[in-house]
Amino acid sequence: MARVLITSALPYINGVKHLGTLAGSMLPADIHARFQRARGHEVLYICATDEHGTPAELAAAEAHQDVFTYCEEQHRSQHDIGRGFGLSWDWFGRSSSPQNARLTQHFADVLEDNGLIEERLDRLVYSIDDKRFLPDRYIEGICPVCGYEKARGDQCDNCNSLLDPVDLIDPYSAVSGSRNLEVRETRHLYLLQTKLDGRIRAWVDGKADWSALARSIAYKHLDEGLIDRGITRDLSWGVPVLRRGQPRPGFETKVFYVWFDAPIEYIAATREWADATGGDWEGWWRTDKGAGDVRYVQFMGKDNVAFHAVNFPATLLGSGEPWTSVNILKAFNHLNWYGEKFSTSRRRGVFLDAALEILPPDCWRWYLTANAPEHADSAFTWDQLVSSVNRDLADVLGNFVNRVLKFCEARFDGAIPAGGEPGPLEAALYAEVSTRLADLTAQFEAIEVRKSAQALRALWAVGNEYLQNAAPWTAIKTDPARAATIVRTAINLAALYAAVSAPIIPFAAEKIALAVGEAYPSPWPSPDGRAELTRLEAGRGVTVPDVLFRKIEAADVAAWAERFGGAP
RNA sequence: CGCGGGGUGGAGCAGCCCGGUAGCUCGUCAGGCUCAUAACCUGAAGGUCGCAGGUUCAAAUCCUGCCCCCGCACCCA
Repeated sequence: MARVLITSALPYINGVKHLGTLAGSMLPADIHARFQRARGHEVLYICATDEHGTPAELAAAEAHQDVFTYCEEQHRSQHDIGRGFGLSWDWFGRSSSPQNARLTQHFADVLEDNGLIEERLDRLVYSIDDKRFLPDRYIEGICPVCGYEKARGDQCDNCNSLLDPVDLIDPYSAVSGSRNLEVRETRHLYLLQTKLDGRIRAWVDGKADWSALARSIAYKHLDEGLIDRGITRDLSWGVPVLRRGQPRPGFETKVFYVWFDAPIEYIAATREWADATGGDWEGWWRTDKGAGDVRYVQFMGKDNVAFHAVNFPATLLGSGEPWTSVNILKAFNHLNWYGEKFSTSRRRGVFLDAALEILPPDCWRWYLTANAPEHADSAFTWDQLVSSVNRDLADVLGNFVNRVLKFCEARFDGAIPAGGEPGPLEAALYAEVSTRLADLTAQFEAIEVRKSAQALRALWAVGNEYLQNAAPWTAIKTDPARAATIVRTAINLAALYAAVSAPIIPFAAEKIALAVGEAYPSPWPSPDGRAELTRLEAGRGVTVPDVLFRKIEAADVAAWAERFGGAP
């Protein structure tokens, strides 16, 4: 038994996430966790909300809440939605936890002890009316290059020039519109990543099994040269800046910047889990305390790769302490909405709360797995969703289970029939299932998301082919023993489907398992098709579950396209 | 010449690293079956693999140049 630590990128606290967040990190992480558990491995699957930073403060203000209450409510909401999709986190933590504050302060301390942190003087824009320093993107004004009127302090959306906020003409606060701005001097801590360049590169060199996407993004940043980064901000909402447990002079009104504390929350969330359950967090994270055999897999969108491949490793390596670092970094491309980006502000696309309102979670899980934005950006379309649900789930899998169990109920009183001996058709089926099972297992093992779905579907199709060739409805009239063999075999197949489908469509898998009297979650099947298809004892009662997957109808799509946009 | 990803039958993808009859799902057409959620099974049509050169007995696959689409560029998370 191996030990597998799994994390998926932390969703920001600011509002309900869209399908892309699920498709590109949370769902594949959950599928991998479920698969590895079924394989009998010890799995710890961790996620959390990323709660600090200016956007959280502003969103709270907009909601007329204090930021603490706002985050608490949003965290609860994201937790419930995640559970609604069946995400099987062992812990869903919060980056605002005391555990994270402690660890973040610890890392800052040891990094400074190692000569990797220094104070520098910055000149930043302060909004007198907003009573806050403004991040570059919250300052707008006329672009000094092209004259565009709504250029942001970091970049002009019109001419794409990279800007410095102090160069904007007639700048104003994007928060309040106030033009009452001034440049103030303020001290901040910088993490000297330039000193860690060689160590990080050597570390990335050792990650030959990362995806091309992840490696190329990591090397891009290394090749361009790392820069020292500010790790503190003039905000109140965040981890207080301490030095050896005491307030740091001059930093009483500052906090650590979110990009510094957010990845540390992976560790801190494990500690939250340990504090709540009595688990051993160091056994997962400290190689000197039992974590030497842990295989750590991270899931994220491509926009997050730099932080996981370069910045977070800089924190861990720079500490000089024996922390677990990532073994497999699985990065995803973006899921678009009919070729455009999902947009929270424009409400373009389906968001996760609404998704659960209109379709069961398994339908989304299957669609997003079969069409995962794995090796390229991919676009959501209603068409593909309908095809995935109606053809794959309803017609191929759902209908197979239904026709087998109904036949058993009608002809064999709902009990797995005894009698008959397997013949050539069964022998061929055993071989076919063995092959397909080996392929499926390999794809799951390799975290090939689309190919896992493809292999699973191929295994489902085998059931219908077998039934068509074996034709129990004919055999029942002339040779009941033969019909008994076929039905027995087919029910074994259904049980097998419950086991192998569970990582992707856990809710349906549970219904199937229950219907054929199997435990759920079932252990992953052996590679031996014959053994797997002769496993269930005759006489066991089976039931016919309700329709596993209701089909999506044209009227549904029309209504959804009306509500969410996109071509029906 | 910023970096990266992609361009394969009507749609979505695999194959490319390790050259050798172009594969899968959907859609279309024809046939079969009738146990089942008008589901299932079988077969067929449909592609000069973005463009132009090159290497080779042989290129979707290797090399060179060009065109098009999409992300990212330390802002935000």
